[in-house]
Amino acid sequence: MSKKKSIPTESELAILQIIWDKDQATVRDVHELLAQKKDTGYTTTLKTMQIMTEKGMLVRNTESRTHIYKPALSRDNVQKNFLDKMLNGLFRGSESRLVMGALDKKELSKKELTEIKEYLKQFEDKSS
Amino acid sequence: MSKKKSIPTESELAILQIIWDKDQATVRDVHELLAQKKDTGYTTTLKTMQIMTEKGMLVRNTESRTHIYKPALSRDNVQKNFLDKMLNGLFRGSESRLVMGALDKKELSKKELTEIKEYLKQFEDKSS
DNA sequence: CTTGTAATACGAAAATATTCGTATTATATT
DNA sequence: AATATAATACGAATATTTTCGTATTACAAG
Repeated sequence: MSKKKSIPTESELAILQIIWDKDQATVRDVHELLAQKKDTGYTTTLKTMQIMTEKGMLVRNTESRTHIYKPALSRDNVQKNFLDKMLNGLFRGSESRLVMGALDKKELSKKELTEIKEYLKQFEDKSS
Repeated sequence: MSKKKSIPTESELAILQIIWDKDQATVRDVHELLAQKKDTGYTTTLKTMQIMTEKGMLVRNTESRTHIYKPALSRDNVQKNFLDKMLNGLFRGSESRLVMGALDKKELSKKELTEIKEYLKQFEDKSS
């Protein structure tokens, strides 16, 4: 069993975001969206996506000339990996500290506040 | 006014952690702790700390032969920068999503649970 | 003072990530 | 069929991070 750690780099993440949003995408799809935010060349995007495929972050269908890429990792999965890294690194297993830091970032909407409180309930029984 | 973004790399972060814990440290201090977790050479640690000093992440007192390094950034500051990056990247401004992800990571102790709930109270008044 | 030890400085190699130019190929258009 | 267009493949140039060897220097012990 190989333990895939799958930690996308900065630009890999940018690409993943786009493909996650669209479910699947061609290089051109990705590039056009990417180019709106960042000045970059088409072949750069292509190459990065090829490398991501080698790394197993993306899968592609090469049947037609224009390849179609899909994510091989769920957004959820990558989010969890990042949190894991943060909690084993910067925040040293202090979930509450990270949570508080995140909450500090901006004023929460009533909706978000309610969501979080609802979510907390499920832990109340579990903790001894 | 220069906007210091201060995003430490992986190994820079490892070093910062150690110095934060000790408040200040020599290269040898850092290296000995670092070497427990990671197989690395003394001059590697030294060089990294020198670069960090150039980047303004550390400050050092060079009066005595053995230089003494201190953090130029608070742990809090760096934590906030990281959260910022995560919220503008992977989690796309969804604080609650990040919070829930963090909570999922493990079973919270009663203590942490209480801390978080206490912390949430301060937002209840604010949200309209 | 001489020698050994431990520190910093310096530079460059190695590893990784990013960018892009050029070649090749498939497809559509005329 | 010939040409233009648009896609992938490939390899190399850049940039950044990480690592470490070697030189130099300060200091302590003898």
